[in-house]
Amino acid sequence: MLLMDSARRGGCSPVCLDLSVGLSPSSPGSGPETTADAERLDRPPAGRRWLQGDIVPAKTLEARLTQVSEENRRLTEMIAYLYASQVARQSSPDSHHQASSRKRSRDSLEPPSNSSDGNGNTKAEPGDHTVESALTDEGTCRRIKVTRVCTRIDPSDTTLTVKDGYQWRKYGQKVTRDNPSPRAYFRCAYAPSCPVKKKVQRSAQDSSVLVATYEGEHNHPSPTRAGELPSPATANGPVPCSISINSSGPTITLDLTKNGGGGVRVLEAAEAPDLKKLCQEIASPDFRTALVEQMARSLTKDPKFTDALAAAILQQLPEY
DNA sequence: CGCCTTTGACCAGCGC
DNA sequence: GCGCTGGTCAAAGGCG
Repeated sequence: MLLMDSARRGGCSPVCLDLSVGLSPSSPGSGPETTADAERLDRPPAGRRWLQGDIVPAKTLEARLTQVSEENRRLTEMIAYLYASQVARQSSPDSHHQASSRKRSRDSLEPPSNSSDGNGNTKAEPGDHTVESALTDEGTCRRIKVTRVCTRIDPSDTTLTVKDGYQWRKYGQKVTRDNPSPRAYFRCAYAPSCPVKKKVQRSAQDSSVLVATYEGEHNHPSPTRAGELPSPATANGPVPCSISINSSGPTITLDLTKNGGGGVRVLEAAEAPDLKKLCQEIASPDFRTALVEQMARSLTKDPKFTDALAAAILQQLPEY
């Protein structure tokens, strides 16, 4: 499912791709080679339909997974197209100005090396990765990494919290003009030594999507981050995977640890120099295998999963 | 008692 | 200059 973030604010429109279905370790040479093959394998034994209680042949499931993988490939190409369009828009002086004029203007009042709010919380971090550049009063270009991440949450969950492995301290909340949901402002709990800030707000279009905007980079390791993979005991929900695009390129964030409370921990945020490379990484066998293994662990923890899967497959079968 | 969240006030930039 | 808006501050209250 392709989920378009409504983040027209800031002139950046991240694209979120929920890869919770469709990625399969379908190795070349195994399984059906064509969609027609897949459709043949979808069919039940002659003269009868699959019933919900039937054990669906593995080849049928594999065929379906291969088919969905093909759909994912097409979606990936679509993202590449959208990203190219986004880059073209951002290269336009007007759009870029509109996207960051306010921030740039405010930042321009701050010294390039150290701008303190009184608590020293907003020190610039020299050498930060380029994402959003801010002109200083000296005409130099300060670079602040800005990453936007979309996360699916329970719509009934009113807490604007994104569990990403870091500890945050909330310092403000504001209702913005273009979104009825309030925006929450967080600072890294390691402030003032860590300059990272985070803004969290529900998507205006889809209240089940939480948009988190990170500004800056952590200068310390995550307290819960080191080599983490979710423990199977806590990963029992759907497996969201979001790709955010900023002005320096896309960032993929795998929220593989979504728990029942709707919170997530960011497993990894890897920057890619360009989307093609990113897509290649996503398509790599190692990535897919790890992802599928993780998904399988998560999904099979849900007792309703097999029932839901059988029902979904049954729904797709042609009527005779 | 200390830490954290909440929330109204305040500040600064921008457009008219 | 004034109003609107986003971002931040800081006092007050809650909680462990």
